[in-house]
Amino acid sequence: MDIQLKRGMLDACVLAAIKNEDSYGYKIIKDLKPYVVLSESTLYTILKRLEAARMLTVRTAEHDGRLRKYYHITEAGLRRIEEFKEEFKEVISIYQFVTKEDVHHE
Amino acid sequence: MDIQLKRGMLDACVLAAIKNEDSYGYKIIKDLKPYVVLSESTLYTILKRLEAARMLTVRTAEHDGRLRKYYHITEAGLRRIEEFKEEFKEVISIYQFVTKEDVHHE
DNA sequence: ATGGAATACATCATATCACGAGGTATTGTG
DNA sequence: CACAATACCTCGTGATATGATGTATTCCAT
Repeated sequence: MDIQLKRGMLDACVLAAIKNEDSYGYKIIKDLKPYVVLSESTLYTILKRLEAARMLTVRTAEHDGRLRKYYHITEAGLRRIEEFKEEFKEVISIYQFVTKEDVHHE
Repeated sequence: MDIQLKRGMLDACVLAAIKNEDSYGYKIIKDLKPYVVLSESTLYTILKRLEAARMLTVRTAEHDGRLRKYYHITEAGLRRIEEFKEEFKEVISIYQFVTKEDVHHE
């Protein structure tokens, strides 16, 4: 998938991935894979960004002797998802413009 | 509208704007305004890019003593639009993932 | 007739961001 | 014992949308 087209959807994807249940980096990537492939470097960049924007909080926990950083969505994060849904209406309208069939002029 | 969300749609928008009829910069911006607002600097960047990718050709013509650069879509440009339509299916599937309601676990 | 809006083009510097390359460390498996 | 998988991280790069800025002409209201 075109990188540019992904942009603007990735933040919402990551937030959606932790919406129902706290999750951690490696799991988020696997959960998103069927819908959108993103590399680790991309994910960690996004997680940092979302944390800075206070759309999620982080908690470190041990699991089988390995550290995991669990991400939890905040109110702002949930609002971001709603915002995305609103904006997507515009995306649809743009799509309709692009796919609109020729009006034949004579 | 979020800048990031626009990305990846703009090229297709501009191509769609000249698909039915050759057009020029100023007119493209006005035609797209109801769907997506883009500045002149953005448009000219895109037009340059699309020209370099041979998705459109340029012809300069005089109109009321003023020069206009008319852009004409090529086969590659039309193909790009079709490609966009295909990719949009993935966009929809991502949207559905994001808006998917909670599956309540117990 | 004069000034400002509209038309029409263009360049440049900047900020955002996805990603590959590379790194560390542990656990599970053939 | 080596290699995949798990799990985290940083840095440099390239793509790109945009504001600021510039040039020049035409149209229109005062």
